[in-house]
Amino acid sequence: MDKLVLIDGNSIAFRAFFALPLLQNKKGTYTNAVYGFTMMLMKVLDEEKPSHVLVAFDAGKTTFRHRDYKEYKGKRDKTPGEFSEQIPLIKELLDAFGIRHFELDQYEADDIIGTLSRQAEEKGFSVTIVTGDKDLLQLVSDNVQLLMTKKGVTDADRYDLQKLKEKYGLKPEQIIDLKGLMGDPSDNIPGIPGVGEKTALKLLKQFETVEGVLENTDNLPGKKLKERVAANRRDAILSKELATILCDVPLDFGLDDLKYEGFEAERVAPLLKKLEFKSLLERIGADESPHDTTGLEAISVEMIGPEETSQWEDFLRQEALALFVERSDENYHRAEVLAVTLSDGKQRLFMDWETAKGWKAFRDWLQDGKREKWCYDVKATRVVLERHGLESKGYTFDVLLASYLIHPSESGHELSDIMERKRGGGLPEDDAVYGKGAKRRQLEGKELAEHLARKTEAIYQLKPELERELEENNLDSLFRDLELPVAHVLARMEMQGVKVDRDRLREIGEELEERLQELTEKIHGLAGTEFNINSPKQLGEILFDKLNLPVLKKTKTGYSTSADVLEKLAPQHEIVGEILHYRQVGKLISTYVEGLLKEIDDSTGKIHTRFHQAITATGRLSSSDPNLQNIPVRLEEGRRLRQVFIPSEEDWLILSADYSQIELRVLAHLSGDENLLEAFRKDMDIHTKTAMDVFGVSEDEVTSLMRRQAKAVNFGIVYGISDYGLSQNLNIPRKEAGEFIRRYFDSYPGVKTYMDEVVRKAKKDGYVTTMLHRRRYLPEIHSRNYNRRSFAERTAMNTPIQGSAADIIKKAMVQMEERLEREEMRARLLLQVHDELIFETPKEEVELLSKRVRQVMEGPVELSVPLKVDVNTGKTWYEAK
DNA sequence: GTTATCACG
DNA sequence: ACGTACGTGATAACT
Repeated sequence: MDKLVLIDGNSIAFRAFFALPLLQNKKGTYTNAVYGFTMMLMKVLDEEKPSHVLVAFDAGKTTFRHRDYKEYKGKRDKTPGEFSEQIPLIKELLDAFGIRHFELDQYEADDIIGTLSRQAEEKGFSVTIVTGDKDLLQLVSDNVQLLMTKKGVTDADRYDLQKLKEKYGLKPEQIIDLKGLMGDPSDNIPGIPGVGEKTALKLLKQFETVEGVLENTDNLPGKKLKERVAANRRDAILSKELATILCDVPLDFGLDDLKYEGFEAERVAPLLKKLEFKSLLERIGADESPHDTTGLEAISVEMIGPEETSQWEDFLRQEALALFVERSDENYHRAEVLAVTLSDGKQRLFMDWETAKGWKAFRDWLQDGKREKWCYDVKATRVVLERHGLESKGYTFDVLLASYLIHPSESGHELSDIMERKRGGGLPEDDAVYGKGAKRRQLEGKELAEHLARKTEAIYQLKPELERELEENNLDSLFRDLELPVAHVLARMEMQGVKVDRDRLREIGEELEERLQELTEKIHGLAGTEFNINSPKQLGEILFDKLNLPVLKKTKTGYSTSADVLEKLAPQHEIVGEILHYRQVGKLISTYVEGLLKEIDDSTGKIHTRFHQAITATGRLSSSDPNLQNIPVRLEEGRRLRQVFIPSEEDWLILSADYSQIELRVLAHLSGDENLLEAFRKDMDIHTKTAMDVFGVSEDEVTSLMRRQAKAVNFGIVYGISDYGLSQNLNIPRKEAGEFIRRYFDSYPGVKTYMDEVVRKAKKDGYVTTMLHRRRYLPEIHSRNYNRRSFAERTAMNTPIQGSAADIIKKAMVQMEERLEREEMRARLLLQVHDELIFETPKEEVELLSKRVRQVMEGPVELSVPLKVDVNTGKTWYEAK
């Protein structure tokens, strides 16, 4: 017979939370509720042997019961954060167990359980409900039993019709009447004052129902009781209604969806390991991690040379292979290829580079788009192969990108990190194998082959697991249709590189050196002594000890000499302004002149940055070696550095296309705020418009100060506003900043509603999402620490905005490359700087390119406001402004 | 290796 | 009362 187990998730978790001491794992995550819940879950699975299982959770704050009775659950203490933050973990664990969990807006877990237990009964199931809540006893019947937790966590009483009769002398439906009479202080349900369990049971024995009691008010024993019942008739009825569990909730799934066929230890184990539940790991027979290292530790690998390749051509005819290309340098633009390894999950093939490159069948395989390649870091793999003469395509999976989408906030996405997370280990870190720093050595022969075989095997084994997680988290389209294509676009951009005018760069460097020299002398003169201006410590001593300037801010280690402090001190002493200027010039020389010169490729005169696609928590790219996303622009002195970025061919131009206010437009779309929508539909100057609204003036009354302040408010909104942050930015009192914010939200009420909603959803789900489903988890949204919690709340507000903008420009990049190719244009995409794309193009194509870029960038998603793109061209990046 | 500072969106 | 604006990377100084 089919057996359905329905678990009251919140109730069991809550019971566990209070029954167990507040456990924490090494990372500081609270785990006691998860632990207790899992114990209970495993016991129930073990003993009930269900064919179907569902865990129901309470949804958000309000339910339909609040409509009828505002005070419902009104007197409850706030749920402790230590508890709430464990709920997402429990859900994650249920996913690993392959058990469905569900919650429904406006309803409680009870109602979901009630509905399903009735449905199951009709279909001839036997049903067991697991809860700590007496209310659910009303659902007991011939085929429905209830396990009610007792003192401990896993201790439970089993209630069937007979037990209910024995214990209370009641029929199930009378549980509702019981509560109608006695009420429930924990839910703030009134009942009849002075009537407790004893009296209520006595009355029900005699009169059956609340209605029965009310009809017979005159016959009740005791004068006090009569009076009380008479005075609280309405409360009794209301209380009964509130206690009634709904059994006809609309559900968009059926019993068939709740099938449970047992769990797989290897899916559950990594999570238990992360939670540090050693006894539970043992219990599922996986205390030695599951697929575990044994598969990778004692690995076999075929090392082949040019003579053996012919025997392995069949190996290459398989549908999919894991491919790993080891290189000599993290920076693949200047790395040599050391070796290539392949795996089909059964055998590993190792070749040195000469063998791989000389093997025709392998080269054909690389170029065959129909032969699937699973890899780690498709961009690095493709670029390093291509730089050494081998084209490759057919990459259908990238373990790095998948891991990033699933865990966007994790800092480590090395293969060993991913194995650690997914399998609890199994692959040693590169640093441990090769050594690091001075100790680094190159492995050879079998040692190298086995290490690379392990990596390749790890890719092969991780692929299906990560693929499943992508699907489960609704990330598969983002992965396949966006991130994977973006990786190829970036590969081409990086290989193309940007031409640099080395002479002009040196020239600018010399000018700056001269200026720095003058500034140094002037500062030393004003200080009356020579010192290292670059040392915050020495500088602090001069400013605050010698010159006795006031100390406005301190760092952990001493005086703060940051720019915002110095700006405030500038009026007090001539030296301060000079120091600020010195810092500026010094930065330009060391980071930009010297830094960029070091990165120019000697033979081509180009710079090949690397774009990182798996770093930021929001979905943006980052750039390094060198970072070309932070070339100076705000101050003219630095901006001139953009003169050194030039087209790589004679008579070509640089074209820059940037989104106008993309983040605020995204906000307008996401929030649906009428005022903001209208502003963009009319294409108004958004900061002026904000100034008009916040300061209550007409357009021609907006002063430049007002516009500047309004601009800061807009930034603040995007970042997740706080009065403190805005006050720092504008250098005004916090109260004043708070007043700006209040007036902003008065003018844009839709934005306020949206921000509140995002934070509420983040608290409920544990994560926020962008327009293309990118996720970011925010565990600290439940922190009791004000700072951590506030940070998480601001992040919840900022990430959908910043992240959706990142989604949009990535989509535009992919479409733009397709367009350039399809129309056989010669123009090339070179750089992306978050809201701007930079191309080089033949002069003759400028008109066409401008048109296409606009078309494509304005079109990747349909927003409720237009996307606007500004295009500029020039002989250098500087001129394309 | 960490801290302070500052360049960008 | 609390006390940070969101997201990055590079450099120099110092531990």
